[in-house]
Amino acid sequence: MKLTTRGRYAVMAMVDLAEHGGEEPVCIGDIAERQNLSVAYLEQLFAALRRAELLSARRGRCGGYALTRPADQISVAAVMAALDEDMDATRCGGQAACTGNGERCRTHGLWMALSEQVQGFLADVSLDDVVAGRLDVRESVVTFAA
Amino acid sequence: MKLTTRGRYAVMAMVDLAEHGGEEPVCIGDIAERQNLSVAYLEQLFAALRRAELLSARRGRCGGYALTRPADQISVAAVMAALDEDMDATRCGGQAACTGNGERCRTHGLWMALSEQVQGFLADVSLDDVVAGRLDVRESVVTFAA
DNA sequence: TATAATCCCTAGTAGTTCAGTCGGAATAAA
DNA sequence: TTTATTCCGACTGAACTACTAGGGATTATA
Repeated sequence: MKLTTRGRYAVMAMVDLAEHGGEEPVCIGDIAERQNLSVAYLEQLFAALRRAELLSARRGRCGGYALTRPADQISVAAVMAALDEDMDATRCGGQAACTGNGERCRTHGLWMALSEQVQGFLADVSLDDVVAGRLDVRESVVTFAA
Repeated sequence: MKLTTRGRYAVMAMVDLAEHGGEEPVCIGDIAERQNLSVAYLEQLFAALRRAELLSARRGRCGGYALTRPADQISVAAVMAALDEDMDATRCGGQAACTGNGERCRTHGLWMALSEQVQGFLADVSLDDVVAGRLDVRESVVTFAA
């Protein structure tokens, strides 16, 4: 179970933008330099973020990117989703029969629950939270059905 | 962010063993057939589980595998860990400076928190829980530092 | 003792994905 | 017109995944 650089870099860049961006758009080169990332690679990620309407771009000289919403209204989950970096833990994608004989496998519920856990966590964290470092304390409660 | 079949299959097989195993060891062929998996592939996964001392094996005819502990004392997290399927979300592995200039990147805390979230969740679920299907209700609470 | 059923180990491999690079076109400010 | 930028598609080496193949080693049973 692992995170790819796509998701990681995208969040890094979006957080950078939340921190350094303002009225004027910020060009990709600045972000790449600050975050120590490849410009060309970041471009690809930004294309996806723009398609998801998390970023707006201005072309030409003095162009750049800006967040389409305030940083406290963009969740990390939204960024990840824009890159197809969602957590699909199940083999069947959530619906179909895993075993091939029409039944759900025993572990189906487990993976679904895990996906939701991750999704829920990331949905609760905004870019602004990351900028402000509001993630030191965290508690998770798992309850079981009776 | 995705789960590989290694982890998924291993948990499936361990759950199968928790369900169908008893005093006598269960041979890999039976498990593979029930779970619709390749015998040779499962063998590899079981080797790792045995190294992690989650499984004991009896060789020779009438041999097979058995859990080393009761199913309610083996967590899903332990199974995943045995396959090196742990969630490492950070680039640096948790310690070093991410940015290359001696500082921690802004997102460091986020990924660490995510890892812990996943780890904590899986550590709280035992094989027995999965067998019994005790995963229908689940709640996650995220709290932020002040 | 022979045999069959099992675990055990190593090596290989086709296909996919990752993490980029490269080259150039479109756009807009100076 | 020059220059700084976004935009776009194609390509690529390296790694990884999900297996398969082939052969031991071990042990109950006939």
